[in-house]
Amino acid sequence: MIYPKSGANGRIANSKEVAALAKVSQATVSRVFSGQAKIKESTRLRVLQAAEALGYRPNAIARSLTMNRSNLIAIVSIDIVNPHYNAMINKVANRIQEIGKEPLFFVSPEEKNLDEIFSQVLQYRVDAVIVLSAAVSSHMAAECEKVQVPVVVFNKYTINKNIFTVCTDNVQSGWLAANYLYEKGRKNFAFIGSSTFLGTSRDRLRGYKDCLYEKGIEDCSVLMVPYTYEDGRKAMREILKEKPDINAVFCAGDILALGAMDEAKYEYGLKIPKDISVIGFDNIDAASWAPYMLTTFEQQIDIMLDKTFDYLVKKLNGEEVSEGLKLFASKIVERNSA
Amino acid sequence: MIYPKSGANGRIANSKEVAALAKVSQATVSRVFSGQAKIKESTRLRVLQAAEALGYRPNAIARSLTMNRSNLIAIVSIDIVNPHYNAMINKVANRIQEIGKEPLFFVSPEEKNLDEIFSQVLQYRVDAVIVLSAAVSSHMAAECEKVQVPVVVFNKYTINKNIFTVCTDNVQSGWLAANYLYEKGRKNFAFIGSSTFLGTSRDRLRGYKDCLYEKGIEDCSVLMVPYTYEDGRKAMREILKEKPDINAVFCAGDILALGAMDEAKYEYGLKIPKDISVIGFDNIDAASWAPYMLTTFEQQIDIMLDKTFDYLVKKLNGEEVSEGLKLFASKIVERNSA
DNA sequence: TTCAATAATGTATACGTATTCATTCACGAA
DNA sequence: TTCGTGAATGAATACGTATACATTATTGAA
Repeated sequence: MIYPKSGANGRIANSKEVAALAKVSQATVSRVFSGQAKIKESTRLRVLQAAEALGYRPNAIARSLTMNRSNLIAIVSIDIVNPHYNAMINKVANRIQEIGKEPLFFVSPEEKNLDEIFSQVLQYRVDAVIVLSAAVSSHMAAECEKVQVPVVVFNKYTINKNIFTVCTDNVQSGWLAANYLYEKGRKNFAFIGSSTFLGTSRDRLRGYKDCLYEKGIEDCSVLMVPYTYEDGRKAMREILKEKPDINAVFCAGDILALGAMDEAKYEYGLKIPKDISVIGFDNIDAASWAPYMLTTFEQQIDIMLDKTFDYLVKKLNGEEVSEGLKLFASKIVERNSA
Repeated sequence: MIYPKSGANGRIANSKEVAALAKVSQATVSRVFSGQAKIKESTRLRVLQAAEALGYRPNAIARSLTMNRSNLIAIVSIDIVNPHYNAMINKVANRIQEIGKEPLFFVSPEEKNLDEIFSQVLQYRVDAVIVLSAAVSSHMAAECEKVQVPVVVFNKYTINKNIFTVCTDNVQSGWLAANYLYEKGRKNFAFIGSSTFLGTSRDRLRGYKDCLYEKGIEDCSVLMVPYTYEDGRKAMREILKEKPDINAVFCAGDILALGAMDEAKYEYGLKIPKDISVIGFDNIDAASWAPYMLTTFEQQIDIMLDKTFDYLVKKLNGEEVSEGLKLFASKIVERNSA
């Protein structure tokens, strides 16, 4: 006898149809596929054979409904073109799969309507939410708390004590950058930040200025520009136009730093690091390319991810875990631009 | 009377609870939120108010089950660190959201076990699958066909006539690259391809060689290396070691091209484009940076995405649409490296 | 006012699975 | 043989929604 390869009219066969073919109950089919219960080997084989014949695949949606657990983890991010940032998303997605979940991706054009996005996220009854480089409103935090959905914020300070937040210590990084430049004998400082990652940039600036203040330096040119190579160049142009004697620039992102370097080199004929030092942030691939050899900071992304997923796994298992802000030091990567 | 803010023990309230509070039937609540049926304004408000009070959000999982439509679209990709590629994923995710669906992300470490991934994908009863830069086995194509899940392959030739495939015309691009270099008076050709995107590279190589053959040039150094800057450098090093008179190199990716350029400049002291021409592919941001000004090819990604989503939307609406391979010309972006 | 027609809402069921509880089966000891 | 015991399976139900169908409320025309 020939059986149809799947359920009626192009539908995927369901466990009931498999059960019928294997002459068992639907419950038995379910047990075979969830792999928990004891099943006699002979029936197990019969069921698998029937399933194979019908092209059966368990319906994850239906399973989610009964189990009250979707196995989905939301990645919420703002729409940004930034190689370093994209690489991070990829890593997070990978980790999610490694713990047996599926990443459901939510992109928000801007940080403003993150609440709207969150509302969507919660409709999918995701098991957890990972927010990248964006702030979570306290309202949403409370909402998630209420419905027991763990939230993790990655790379953005959050005031909320109840949210697990993993972040590079930006203030410290800024301090270290200034200190490094100061030790190299620089005296005339500037800072180029990114309006795209404003909060992060501000923190780095704070540390930068703190350090300069400690050294007795009050003066520091500051520019916040969109996160692009061209804007890095423009920023450097403006800085050098205003104060041609600037000889130490910390950029809150490598792309800005590379633009800044090129402007100094190609338009102002400055030698790096002889005439001017530039330090970046993120250690993107291009930072190590021959024309740049940019000294920069590297975030300990992998360690941060370890902590994040340790937390998530424990939380999802109902274990007691501590929330709050976890800061990680960044590491300077010395090359030849400073 | 004070009502609890949500369902029992941290569960999100369901439509039944909202119905009870609003003194209507569950069906009415459903109708209010699906927004299709006519509802008296006064009851609509009462329901919304009750929902608000309970923190109700429709359960997308349950809805998927009854509607037999998950509103999920799978993005299947292989795990690759490549800025151009990551940007593409982002764009695809955005488009998916724009047509009111959610991107569910599946990453495969290698192309080999794509079938396994597909099995997962189908469990989630996704409405469609978008495969990026990876081949779909004919077995899986048949499987999807059978269960009515549209599959779109992006940026990879597929033999299967029944799959909607959108791809840049790589053979033509290779031909154009060779022709461009030939017109510039170059005579000694080389090609650096990527083993990471082997199929794509091979096609570009084919067009490249076809053109050279037409010009009566038989000789062409060919190297296939992993897709990194360092490997681009190494490849150039080997090529110049073997044949120091090579003066035209087409790289099947910008990252390789930038590495190749730097090796020629910094290690061999060659002037670009005076001594040697380099052409890349993808037109990544870095191609336009001052030290490079790389002449390269740009894929018409946005147009390709337009076509892809035109197809998907129509297909999901049950309209008749033609499958098969759709080729798109790439556009040369002239700068100063050739 | 009365009836028809339509709008608004309620009732009942299906979607595909997991799971509790009940039942049957197999097998060895007495 | 009979009984007990644990293993294997079946029957029934819940999960939260959408919707076909049934019912009630409302409106307008005569």
